[in-house]
Amino acid sequence: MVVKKIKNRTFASAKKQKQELSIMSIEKKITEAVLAGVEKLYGQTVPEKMVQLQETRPEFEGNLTLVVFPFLKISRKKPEDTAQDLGQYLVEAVPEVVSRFSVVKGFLNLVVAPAQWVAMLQDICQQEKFGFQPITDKSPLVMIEYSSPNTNKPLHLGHVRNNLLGWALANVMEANGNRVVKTNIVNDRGIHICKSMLAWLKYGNGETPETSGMKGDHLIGKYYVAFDQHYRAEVKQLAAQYTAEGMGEEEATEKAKQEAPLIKEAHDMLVKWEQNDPEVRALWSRMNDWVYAGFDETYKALGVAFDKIYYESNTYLEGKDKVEEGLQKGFFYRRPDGSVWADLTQEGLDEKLLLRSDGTSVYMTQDIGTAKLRFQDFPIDKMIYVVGNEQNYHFQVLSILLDKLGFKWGKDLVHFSYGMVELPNGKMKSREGTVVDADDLIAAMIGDAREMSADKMKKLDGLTEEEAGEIARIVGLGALKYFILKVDARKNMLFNPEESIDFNGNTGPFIQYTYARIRSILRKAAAEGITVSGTLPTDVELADKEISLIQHLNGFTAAIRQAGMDYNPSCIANYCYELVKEYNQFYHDFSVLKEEDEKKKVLRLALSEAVSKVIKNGLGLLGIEVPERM
RNA sequence: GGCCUCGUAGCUCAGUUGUAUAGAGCAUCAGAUUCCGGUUCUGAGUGUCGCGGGUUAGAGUCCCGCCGAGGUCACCA
Repeated sequence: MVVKKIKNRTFASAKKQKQELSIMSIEKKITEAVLAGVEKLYGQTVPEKMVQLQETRPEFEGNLTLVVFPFLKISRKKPEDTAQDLGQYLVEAVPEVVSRFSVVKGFLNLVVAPAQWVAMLQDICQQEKFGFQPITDKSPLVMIEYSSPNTNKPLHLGHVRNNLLGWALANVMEANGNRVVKTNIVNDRGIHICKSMLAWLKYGNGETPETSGMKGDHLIGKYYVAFDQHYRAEVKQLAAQYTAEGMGEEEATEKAKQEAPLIKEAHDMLVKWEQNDPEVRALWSRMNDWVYAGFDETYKALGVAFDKIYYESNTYLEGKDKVEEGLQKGFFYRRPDGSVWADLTQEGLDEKLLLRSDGTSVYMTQDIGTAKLRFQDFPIDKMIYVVGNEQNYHFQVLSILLDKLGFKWGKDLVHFSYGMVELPNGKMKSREGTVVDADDLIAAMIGDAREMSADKMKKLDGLTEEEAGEIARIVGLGALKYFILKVDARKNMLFNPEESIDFNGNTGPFIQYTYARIRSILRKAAAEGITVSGTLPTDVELADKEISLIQHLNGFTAAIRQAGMDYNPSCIANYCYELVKEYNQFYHDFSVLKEEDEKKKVLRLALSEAVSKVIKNGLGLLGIEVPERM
């Protein structure tokens, strides 16, 4: 049941609110009438939940369908007769809403009066942000953490999914009337950074992004790989030595992994880092800055941004205080070796380490510290972590710990858990060189878009090289983003690098194309001096296709709400696709500019404009731009 | 082994809080439009919705069991 919220609509004038009330919602009016009808016909009041209205299937006449099965126990009649009773009642009680009805088995199909649809369209046209809930100072404050990269390698396809989902989810939450703070926690400390640093010192010969011409993040990634190669060679050699001395193979490898000089050096470096050794710290800052410059480029290309960035090098110490506090209060306990643990067996989970025996932090400690800082900085009502589903357990534990430590949003924190991106032969593995690099992927998509539309672009008069490039960027990224966002976030998804992403069918460019085509029509209409401002004519006969288009437009509100409730941006993608398909059918069957009846023409222009607006806003929620021409 | 997630057409995926004959795209074939714009539209065919029970007037959807895939259960992050 869809009920439009009209309270607190700050941007609507009083007059507009009244207008909205009058067309409030066709479904709402029918629901009320049905409730009254049931009471009058069968002498019983029923809960509103029982009134189940759905869109009528295209093969039947009508716009809305009432499911009558729930009323049978009250009416004590056959489904057909009950539907007949109710239909008759509705036509007599609210003729301005329901003009006709028909009965198919237990389904009452209702034909809504055309004037209702025109009023609805008018309403949609008047609201710049139709379907969006307003935001006020009192709106809940939602913080969304996403991206969260390590600073030892460039971003890959998995990060792309994370970033796109995080950005889209933030937009969806905003559209649902929340104040949103987008945040990023950068994992800038730890053994993995030291590995890159060490390898650069040993094999780098002072190479920099400037001297190498590489993006900073890629340069660091190169040395991370170099470390790994040298380290594995050492392990292999050392293990062979141990086995020659009579040790078992497995044991030898394990020992070699611990004893290899490189890993020992890396550990030494980490200790120095923790001790604030000036040299190590200086190198660390320098190399991290290279990485950040690289990340910024990728983020910019993806069109994502953050309001506040946290660094684990700042937060990991904060967590220790919180753990000590929990220890004082008896939530945690210390083992004889000095390590600190949380006993979660009451909650059906295991015991969890919070501080090592040497007093240093682990992952969980850092997340607690980050939470502390965040709560100091913002009065958060809800916290959403966009992190892959491999960390489900971690967040289950984190939620319990934060709750125990007194974070009011800890218990209800949302782990927006998304699935992995798989390749045709399984997961991405850096060791096998199957990692799909984010920058490469973006460049390839834009290149494809440019190639695919090269000959078509020529048809667009007066398009400069720069404009053509901008269109290719929008379309290429649109294809990539839509491809990823249209699938349910929590499912694993498949990406085949061999096959380029489609530009036809259920794709971003298909939707963008429809938008561009509508804009073209509107430009031509404007050139002819036709505008759609003012009141729409109500005495026009609407075709079925036009009605179902208006009905689809109206569904945008519900799609946004659904996406927000389920934390599921793919709702929006699917909605946009359905809307566009509906419009294309309309476009195929009816002409806008060549329509001779002026009233119909104006109405169709208004309809087209409304569709273009909803496409733009809908794709906008997904972070997808639309071109005026393509 | 414990816990979590997923299983829908050849492939990639939809399927709102249960409801009519389970849908799109890609690919294949046939047609329409050639115009407001050439990424458009229409039609054709494939389904044990993993399997088996249960609840219900009604189950792809909810419950239980099994099978299969993935994840996780580190003094890694």
